[in-house]
Amino acid sequence: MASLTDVARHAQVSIATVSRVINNSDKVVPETRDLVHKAMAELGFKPNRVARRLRQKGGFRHLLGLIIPDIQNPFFAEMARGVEDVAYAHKFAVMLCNSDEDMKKEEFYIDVLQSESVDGIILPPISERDGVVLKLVESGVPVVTVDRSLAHRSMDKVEVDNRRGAFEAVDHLIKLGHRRIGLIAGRLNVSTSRERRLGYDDAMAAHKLPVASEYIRGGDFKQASGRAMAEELLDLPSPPTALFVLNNLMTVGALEAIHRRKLKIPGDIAVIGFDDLPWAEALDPPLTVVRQPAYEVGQAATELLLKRLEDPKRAETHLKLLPKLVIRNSC
Amino acid sequence: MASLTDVARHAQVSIATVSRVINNSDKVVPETRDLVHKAMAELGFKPNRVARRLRQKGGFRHLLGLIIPDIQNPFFAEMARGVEDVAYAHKFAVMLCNSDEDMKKEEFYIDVLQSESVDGIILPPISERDGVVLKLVESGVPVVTVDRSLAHRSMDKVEVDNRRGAFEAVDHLIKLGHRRIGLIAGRLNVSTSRERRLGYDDAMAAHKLPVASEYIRGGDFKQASGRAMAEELLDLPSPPTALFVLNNLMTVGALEAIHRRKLKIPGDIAVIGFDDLPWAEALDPPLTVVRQPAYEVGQAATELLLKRLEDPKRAETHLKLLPKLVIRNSC
DNA sequence: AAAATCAATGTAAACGTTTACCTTTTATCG
DNA sequence: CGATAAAAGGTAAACGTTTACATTGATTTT
Repeated sequence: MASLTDVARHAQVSIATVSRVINNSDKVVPETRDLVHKAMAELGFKPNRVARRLRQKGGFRHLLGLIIPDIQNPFFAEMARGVEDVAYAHKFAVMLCNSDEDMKKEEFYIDVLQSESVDGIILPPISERDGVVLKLVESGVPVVTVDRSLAHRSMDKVEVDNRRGAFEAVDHLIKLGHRRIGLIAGRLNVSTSRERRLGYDDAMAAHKLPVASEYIRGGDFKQASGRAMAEELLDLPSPPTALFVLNNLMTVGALEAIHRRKLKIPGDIAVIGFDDLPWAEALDPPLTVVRQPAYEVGQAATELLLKRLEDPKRAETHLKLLPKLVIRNSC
Repeated sequence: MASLTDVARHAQVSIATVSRVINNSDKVVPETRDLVHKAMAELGFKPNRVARRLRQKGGFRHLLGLIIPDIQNPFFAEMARGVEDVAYAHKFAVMLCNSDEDMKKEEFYIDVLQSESVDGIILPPISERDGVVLKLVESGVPVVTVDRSLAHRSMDKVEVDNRRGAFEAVDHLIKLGHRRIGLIAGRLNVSTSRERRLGYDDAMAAHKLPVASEYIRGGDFKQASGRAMAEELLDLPSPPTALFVLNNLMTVGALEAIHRRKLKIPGDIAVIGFDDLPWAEALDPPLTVVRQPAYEVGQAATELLLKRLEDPKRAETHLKLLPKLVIRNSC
């Protein structure tokens, strides 16, 4: 692969001039510029990003890091697309890593990204007091948290109004006449889970209904746990008439449990899921969900990160995007 | 961030020694090794991957490139996990890029990956005679194609036996008594589409049934086209009694069209989709599909690539994995 | 017309590693 | 005991860029 030096030799100029042409600095006369361009074309020259990143101190490295729990989760996949599209539009590349909610993996990837000297990192912390992420932030690398946030730390972040989203879902169920509403929650050390739980409580309180703890189960965000929790709830002597499931994968699990028992939705049991699914419309019946603007979260986070790179001193921005109750036919 | 030089100074040895410790070369006596380790720990030293990649000619750069059409497609998401898991197990990082089936984007990302000097690249070519990929292969970068393949080019590749998969699906439908079987295909310039189409023909021929071209539609793999094609087929004067849809996203589209018309599955119309979906079981009725071993494809491709890196001269390997007809209740 | 300024380009150092080669020390052998 | 080999560590060049600084020649100023 042709290097700067080759191009310089071929065009009979110095490497500095070639470099200036590449970075289209103004200080080069049109004729030389054309000469260099011709030489680059003839040799098929592509600037080496590695060497460039190594040398360049100021300026952009044109590389972003994105660490998510699992790319197979449609919510994160959609978010990742938001990130990638904005990055691509600015000619940034993205290194995407899956942490599997595993701190060891998260740490490995944070190390990698740092030593790849990415311009900045976007991630949802594994927990509210995720030490690895905290250390990362302290080290000065620009970080934007998405979806979840870090406790006691002011920084750029993009969240969704989880409490409000959950409130609307449960409020909707109550207005439809449901009183026994099962809640399948996620891990409680992540901020989103707790906020959604609060939204549930809010709605119950608003309608002066008691919160019965036997209707509340804690899962781990995975499909299998959604199914298991749903089964526990349906086995109750006086089972809930509606289920509110706090993420997409667990919703799929709950649906499996319901179909297994040949229960009719919404006749026998109503269901609302948190997170929209690309196939929610294709389900029978189409599923009512709290839709999070995942794509927009990714977009906004990337824009925030890019702005921070341009101006490291700018004030920290907290964005809270609104989820939307998408009413279909499962309630 | 502490550098090799800092560590060397701190441990009172030369940078060469530190480098040797890092790469645990044998030529360093235990005491010095410990000294260096201590210094590294004290300074929190992390080797800089960028500098390392720049310098190192032989040996591994520990970075792989993966270009897929769309991470939101569950098939590719699953494949990506296969790639990532194997890469992670070997301490390789993966740069993931979405091409959106757009040659311009594909080219941009290939440039990026090359100039990041990745060890190798895994990708499904956008078409059988994808010039950009062809040029990449010619340039000597190790490439493994997955899912789709390149015409007239012998190279490491991992495919799925599409023809066989399609055959089994259609054969199943025919044995169930269906005669008018609608086919919703993808772009015909990709190998998988054409092979699946051949499988359809095979099955019809095996049962001595004529292939009626009005039952065959070509889409573009996207959800919207699946829906549109399904609508066209259902509008036919003598509509098909079964639909075979050649990828997951189009299947979701077709399902939407069917529900829109309030048709019953499988009573009014039977459906088989190519590609399994994480939620296929949660559909009502659960969807019968041809399951592609996507995760295994990703795994195998990565292993192949890693082997190629270890031995650039080894014979090219063509892997053809078997899909599986997963019979649920939609036929 | 000499001096000062400016625009265009060149020179060389730096970024953080790896590695070929050289030096020093220590062990081995006849 | 001197010669030799092996082991451990050091020196410096290289990887492909960017960039501070130096150089050159032309133009303007006095």
